Amino acid sequence: MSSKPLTPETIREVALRFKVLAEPARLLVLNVLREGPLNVGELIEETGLNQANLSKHLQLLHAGGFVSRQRDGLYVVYELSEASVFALCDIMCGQLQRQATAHARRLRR
Amino acid sequence: MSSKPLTPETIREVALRFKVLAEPARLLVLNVLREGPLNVGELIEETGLNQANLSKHLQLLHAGGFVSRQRDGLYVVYELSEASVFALCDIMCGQLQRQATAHARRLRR
DNA sequence: CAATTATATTACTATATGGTTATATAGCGA
DNA sequence: TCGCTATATAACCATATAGTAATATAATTG
Repeated sequence: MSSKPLTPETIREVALRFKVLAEPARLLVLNVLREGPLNVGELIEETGLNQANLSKHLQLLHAGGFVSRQRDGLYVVYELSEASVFALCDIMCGQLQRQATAHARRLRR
Repeated sequence: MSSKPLTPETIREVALRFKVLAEPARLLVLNVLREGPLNVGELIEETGLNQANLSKHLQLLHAGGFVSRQRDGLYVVYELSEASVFALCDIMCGQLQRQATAHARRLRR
């Protein structure tokens, strides 16, 4: 379905969105948030990223609309706002798998 | 479905694949190839990219398994090998649209 | 208000990468 | 073999960005 015309402007925006996902640290954050909302301190524990670095990644994820944020007293709680990210990752993993098996098949010959 | 464990290694590989798509020039190439296979000269015309630059992008797309390549005499013909890229783009565009409408709604209030 | 805690931001460094020009390689025909 | 054309690669520069340490801001409590 869909397949909009893909103007240069749209292409640029889509590329920007892919860029947000093109970083292991950010994928890790999204993956951790899959279990449920977490505040920054909890995210530091779960991801092992340091505070400043994590904060920067969170700003990017938030700017891209991938997570939403809500202050709760001293804490800021982040939550997935785009479950569709995991559809994307699943497709990517599917590609990886197909290529891996294709590669294996190639070797087997 | 699926939702494999997402090891750090998998996360890194998925990020790498997203990185290939995180570039307007490469999305443009893929979009042009959607119409059918083209050789490099034709891709230069269609995309407006210069020869060396396009060639580098093509190497990345090929390394990522997004396109396949076949020599035909003097020419090298590139072809989409992963139609699933457009499922990805469609999801991204869907996100863009949802965010745009959400933004519009927010303004309207 | 002062002290404390949680988060965001700034400033900086190091690295990666896109674009360009020049050069190299590959395949074709004479 | 020698040109000629198509494509790939190398070398370079400029820019973007991830990581880090230090600092700033925000909210809470006393």
